[in-house]
Parts: sequence; C-alpha cells; structure tokens
Amino acid sequence: MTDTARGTSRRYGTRPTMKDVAARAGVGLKTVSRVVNGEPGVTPDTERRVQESITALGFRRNDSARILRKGRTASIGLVLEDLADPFYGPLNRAVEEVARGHGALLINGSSAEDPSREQELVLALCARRVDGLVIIPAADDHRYLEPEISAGIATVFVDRPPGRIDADVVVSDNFGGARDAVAHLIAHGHRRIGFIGDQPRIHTARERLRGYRTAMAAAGLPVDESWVSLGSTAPDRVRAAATGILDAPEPVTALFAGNNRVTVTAVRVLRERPRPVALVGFDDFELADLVRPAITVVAQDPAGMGRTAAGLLFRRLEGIDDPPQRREIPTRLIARGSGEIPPSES
Amino acid sequence: MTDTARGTSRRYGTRPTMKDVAARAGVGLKTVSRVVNGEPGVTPDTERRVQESITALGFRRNDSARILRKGRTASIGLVLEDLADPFYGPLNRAVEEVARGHGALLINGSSAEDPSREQELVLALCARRVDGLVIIPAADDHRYLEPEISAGIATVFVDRPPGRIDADVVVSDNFGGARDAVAHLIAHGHRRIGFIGDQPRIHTARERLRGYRTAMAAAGLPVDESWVSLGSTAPDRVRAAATGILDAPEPVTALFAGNNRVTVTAVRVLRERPRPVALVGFDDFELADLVRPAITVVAQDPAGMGRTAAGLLFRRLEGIDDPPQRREIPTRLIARGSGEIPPSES
DNA sequence: CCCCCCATTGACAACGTTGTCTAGAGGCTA
DNA sequence: TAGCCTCTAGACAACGTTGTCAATGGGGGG
Repeated sequence: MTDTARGTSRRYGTRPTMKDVAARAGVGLKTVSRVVNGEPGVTPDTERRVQESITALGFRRNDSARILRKGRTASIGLVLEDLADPFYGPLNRAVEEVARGHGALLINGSSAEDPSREQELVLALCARRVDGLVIIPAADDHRYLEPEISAGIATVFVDRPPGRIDADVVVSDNFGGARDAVAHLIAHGHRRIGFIGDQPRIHTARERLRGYRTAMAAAGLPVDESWVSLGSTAPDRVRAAATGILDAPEPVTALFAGNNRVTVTAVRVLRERPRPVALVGFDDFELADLVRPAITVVAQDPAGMGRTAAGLLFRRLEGIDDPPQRREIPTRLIARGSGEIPPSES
Repeated sequence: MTDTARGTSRRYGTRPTMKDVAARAGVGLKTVSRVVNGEPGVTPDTERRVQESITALGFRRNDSARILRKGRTASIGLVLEDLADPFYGPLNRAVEEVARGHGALLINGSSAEDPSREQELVLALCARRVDGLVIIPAADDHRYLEPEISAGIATVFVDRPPGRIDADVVVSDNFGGARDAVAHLIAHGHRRIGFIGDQPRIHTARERLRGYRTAMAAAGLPVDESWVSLGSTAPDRVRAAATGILDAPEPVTALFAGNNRVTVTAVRVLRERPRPVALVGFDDFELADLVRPAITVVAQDPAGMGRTAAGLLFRRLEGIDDPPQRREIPTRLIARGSGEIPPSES
C-alpha cells in the first residue's frame, strides 16, 4: 500500500463530491443536487442539513461534470492578436463584461498574427466546447471552422472579416475614417499627402488605403505613388518610408498614418525635422493629447466593437438564426493640433 | 414529430462522438480513443480507417468528458484588476505564453478592484477545476481560498501579497524603486518633494510611501505631511492634491507620482503652470519619451512578473511542495528629463 | 373513512471520455 | 506440434453531475 498519507488530515488533491455530501447529511444524491442548484422541492429542514454538510466538507460543485451532462459550458473563447496590445485591452474587457452579464467565463489567447497558431487555439477552444467564439482573425482562410460552426459553435469575427466563410462580423468604418482623415488634411490646405500603412494582406490596411485614395480623388488631387507606402509597421521600416516621402524633391506637406504604431514612429521622425508637417493617425492612443503638438487622430471604439461582437454572439446563443450580420462601428475624428498644421513649403 | 430537419444534411448542434466514429470505422470505441490520443497498439491499417472516419464525420474530441475522466483541466485562471489596463497587458501575455508552453489554456477575468467580485470569479474558476490560479488581489482576506488550496489548486499572487493566508507571491520592488526615485530627485538638488499615491489600503501604495520616507530620512530631509497625499487616483482627486501641494506658501520643487494614472494627471497639471517642477513617476508607460519634457520613471517589469508567477505556478503543478515562495522583481529608474529638472524657487 | 393528489425524496441512467482487464490471433521456441 | 509470449483489439466500469421517473407519506375532499 502506498497511501502513507491516509488518515492524516484530509487527503491532498481529493475533493468531496455530492455523494460525500449526501452520505454525511443522510440524504440522497439528487437532493444535494437540488440544494446546490436552488431547485424547488426540498424542505427547509433538509436543505439546512445539506448546506451544513456542504460547508463542513468544503464541497464545490464540479463544473466539468455539469458541463458534460448539460452540454453547455457557459464559457466563450476570445482569440486576438496580442493580449499585450493596448488596442485590445478595452475590447477584451468589453467582451468579458458582456459574457459576465450572461454568466459566462472568458477563455482567451493570442494568435500572434500567426494563422496556424490561430487555428490551433480555435480548435482547442472548440474541443473545450466553448459555447461561442469571438475571433480577431490572423488567418485568411477560415474554412477549418465550418464543421465547428455547423456543430453549433457560434462565431463572430471582429476587426477583420473572416476568410472564405460567411459569419457575423464587426468592423470599424476603416474606409470612412480614413476618408475623413484625409479630407480633414485637404480642408486645411494640403494637396500633397503621404500615406504609411500596414501590410496590404491585412484587410484594415487595404480599406484605409481605399479611403485615402477616395478622399484625394474626391478633391480632384492626384496621388503620386511614391507617397504611398504599405508594409511592416516595425519602427525601422516606417522610419525609412517616412524619411523617403519627406525628403523627396517635391515633398508632402502632411502624413496620414495607417495605425497606432505608425503614428508613434511618425511623431518621432517629424520631431527631428525642422519643417512642420501635418499628421493624422488612425487609432487613438493614450496620451495623444500630451504630446506637442497633440496628435489629431481617427479614433476607433474598441470597447464598442467588443460589446457589439459579444452582443451578436449571445444573440446567436439565444437561438436567433438569421443570415450572417455585418456591423460597422463608426470612427470619430479628434482634432488636437497635429492635423491642423497648415502646409509649409520645403 | 418535430424533427423536420432530420434527413436533410447533418442535424444542427449535434456532434459525433467516439462511438459514432467507431461504428463508422467498424472498430471498438477504445480503438478510436487510442488513435485520437496517439497511443500505441493500433495497426497502421486500422489507424487509417479510424482517421478516415474522424475527418469524414468532423469528429473533435470532447475535452469536457476527458477532463472529467482525467481530473486535470490543462487550464489556469488569471484574475486581474482590469483587462483593459495597459499595465496588465504584458503580464497577461506573459502568463499566457508560459501556459501555452505547458499546453494549458488561460481563463481570465477582471475583479474591477471589487473584493466580492474577485471571490466570485475565483470560486467560479475553482468550480471549473482549473489546475492553478494567478491572482492580482483586490480583496485583503483570502481565507476563502483555503479549502481550494488544500484541495490541490495551486495559487500564486502577483503585484500584491495575499491577505491572511500564506501562498506564493510575486511583487515588484516597490519600496526600493520608490526610494531610488526619491533619491534621484534629492541627488538633483531637491529638498522639498511631494508624494501623490494610491489609497493606503493598497499594499503597493504603502510600500512606495515607505520608500519615499526612507529616502528622505536617509538624506536627513524632513517631510512636511502636507506634501503627502494618498487616495483615489481619479484625475479630479489627483489634480486637487497636486494643486494643493504646489500652491503651498513654501511649495515643493519636485513631485513623485505613485503610479501611472497619477503621473499622467501630474503631467497635465504641471504643464499648466509656469514654474518648472521636477517629476518622477512610478510605472513606465508607452510614449513617456514623447512628452516634453520626457518623463523620468521607475519602470516595473510586468512581463517579468507574469513569467515569474506562471513559472512558480507550474512548478507547483509539477508537484514541488516547498514552503511558499516570495519573488521580488527589480525596478529600473529611467531618466528621461522630467526627473532631472533642478529645483526652482517659487 | 377512503381515496386521490401533491409535495418530497431517491434510484437509476446518461453525458463522452479514459483506465483496466481480458480475449483472440499470430509468431516463436522447444 | 504444443505451449508460451506478444501484440492488437474491445468490453466494461468509472469520472461527478443532471434528467427522468417512481415511491413514499401526509393532507384534504367526498
């Protein structure tokens, strides 16, 4: 026999079950279940005895067994690109709040922009039988989700649409926001405006570029292709791109930065140069108003996106089965100074 | 009969089980289990037949049942104050990475600094039988965890120590960091230094105050109690406190801000005033170097804290059972300008 | 006073997987 | 060729809960 610890206090790692509680209280197993779940049909006296046993033994219902039996896990999965990215914080929190309102827990993970990691994570969540998924996609082919969706796992995509399947999706008004940003610069007198954005395989980057071109065209302004630079948002790449655009013989007088990280690098670059250049960034960021000049941005509403996505998800979980929905969350231009700098010749 | 959908494609919401796979492949249930888990003792031919059935039916193992049977959930819980707080992003991510390395998923939630919500969340995670917990405490009494811990749920506290129980804990060197910050200001000639911190019921706030007092005492400088203000970090409160300290008849020449949020508000207040006042903040924040003057801070290492905490947790899960550990993560003073401003008389 | 009904309670199967154990088919040795 | 061993495969119980159903007992109406 190896149970040397037997008999000394409680066995480590062993938890009491309803059966144990029932035995101690001298009642049936099902009665304990009823008490634990607050079901009717138990006399106050019996209930008291059961409760006493529960606290005495430190019983806690095993939700794994409950889940197995009931088929619902009361948990949803959230797959995003990077838990550490400040943009996703409010989104994460908003999804959590909605989940909490529905009594569900949130399981989450980062795809790190790696499609295979996204898939691995999503399938692990499906194996857990989460009730639903909120996904910020890294992959561009989501057909691997088809069996899961038809098996009843509700799925909502956020920030970027799914690839090659149809599903609920919540996106920012990337096109409209970008168009507004560029129109704002044009309204302040700019005619030569540069655009530095993310890799074109990313949907949001393409939409923002489209907004840029549309605004320019609407004002009858030509776009010199050397003003446009799409690619990695790594500081080095952005710095090189910005320098190239600003040092051209006939340089731009304003920059539109395609996202957060680009904006920050652009601020650093502009600060090193004598000539004032206007700047509007896509995505707000904390402290954008503390920098001098304060940064004019097109603000997204990540919390709103999270709330909307979670709302759609629980709507599905409640059984509403209409065609896939698309929700576009408006953006808002916040003028703080950097976007209102007038054009200055070299 | 209500099964109108029967016969048309697959029934929505029903998933194949190992039994279904076995029936289709003409093998026993256990053989499917063996194939799914890569266990030995299956001929290549049989395995092929089973694999074929699995893909044809879109089978995915039900981890709820597996968990029930095996007793391990391969998931850990993370309870923090606010998923949206940028400070916790890197911590969250670091914990996730370590969990991922151990094949575990991460379930997380926000306590919103509400002790009862912390407890509710923690107990929900315990009912799920997470293997372990990483907790950034909001409560100051964690005895409610005793039955869970003795039932084998490993628990590590981060950022603040647990209340009234003994457990592994990972904290920043709040005392040392604060002392260094104030010593830095003293080294730059300041003798009257204000401190604005968080509510004294929070451990980190007390430790940082202790560091402040120690540095002042070490330099033989008196502390006028009107220079010290602890309380909510809401902008209004901090603004009032800062104004009071700075408008005193014999005002301070430097401020030490007890955390992130305080620092940001302090920057705004100082910017509105003519007299230059030195500032050092506890906690680094993105773009601290973009503000003018750039902000000198005592940087914590949230990713390091997360990694260390998760490391301790999985160490426990591997069965190491020594006394509760305490790990202190060093801080680092980053001089950027605001902390090197010399004293200026009114 | 009898019968019916309702409220309380518990026995039992089921959820889908994994651990244990045994059966059967070959191959090898003596 | 008998006997043994190994390797594959499946039958069965168990994990801890909940849904279903039946049994018991007490109270009220006829």
